[in-house]
Amino acid sequence: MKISSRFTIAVHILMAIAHFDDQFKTTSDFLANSVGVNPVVVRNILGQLKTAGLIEVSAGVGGAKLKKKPKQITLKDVFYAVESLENGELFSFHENPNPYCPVGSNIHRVLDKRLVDVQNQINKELEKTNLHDLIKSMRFI
Amino acid sequence: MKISSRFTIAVHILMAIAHFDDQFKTTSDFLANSVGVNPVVVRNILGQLKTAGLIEVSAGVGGAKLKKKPKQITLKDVFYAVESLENGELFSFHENPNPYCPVGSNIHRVLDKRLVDVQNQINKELEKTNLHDLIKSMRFI
DNA sequence: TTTTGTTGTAATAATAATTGCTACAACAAT
DNA sequence: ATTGTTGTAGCAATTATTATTACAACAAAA
Repeated sequence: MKISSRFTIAVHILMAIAHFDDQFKTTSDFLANSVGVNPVVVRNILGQLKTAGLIEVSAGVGGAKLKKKPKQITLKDVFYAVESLENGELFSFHENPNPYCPVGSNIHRVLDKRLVDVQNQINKELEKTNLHDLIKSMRFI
Repeated sequence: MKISSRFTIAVHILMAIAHFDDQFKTTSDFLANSVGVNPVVVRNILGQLKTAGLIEVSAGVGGAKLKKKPKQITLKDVFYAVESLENGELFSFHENPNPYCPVGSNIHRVLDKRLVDVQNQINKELEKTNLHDLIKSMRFI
């Protein structure tokens, strides 16, 4: 199944905060208007980004600010902030392989390692890009 | 969201066909018993693997056989056979970024490339492992 | 030709995740 | 006190997952 758009929305939100923070108060309404989704969706994602320590949100007064420099925030940080994976594992595994079958008794040991390798590779690739890179490659016409 | 267990089930099925094919008729019931899921789930996945050209299934008579050598079937082949991704894209993208916002008008161009890079890296890693490798690392006690 | 075992597929159901939305209490500044 | 905002609960529509029953279509063997 596809990876939810919460990820790209979260990246968009962080870019918008980084870009507009000094000019505007980046409220959930303001961000929702930029992203094109409901303000409540933005507030929920802001909550996840806050939990992950990437931003701070001013309750009552409004607005969000980065808690780290754009260079210190990678796509990996964003991905795991919003993608709620139990145990952090990206792949689901069928739970009842037959232990009395030679394949069933081996499948977990044999396959788990490969899945971990794949996920490590994903992490490595996601870490290559940070918020600073993304903002730098924006074009203004 | 997590990647569905159809993937690991499909790998299990292919390993079981490769391992048992010369001894037993690998019917959906037989395979379902090894995997630990309902035979209909197996039949549906067999259908996807057949569509992808990885196996052939004998309607009526029963049983499945590999259409390629285990060395020619990689985890990437299996992944894309069973994971139904529209356009083959793993990441969802929010659909209505505001074109009148500097971030909204840039987000797609800036982020798409990175997501493609990540998916290419996943593909590369999945291609490293083939069915032959997996069967070779099975242990019989 | 009938029987048998199997595939392919439709249909249903339970569960869970996604996304959009309304509503409102809690909060902080003016 | 008023105002604007966050945080969160709750609801709804949609979609995917997984398990299951049921049965027509099929092919081989009796």
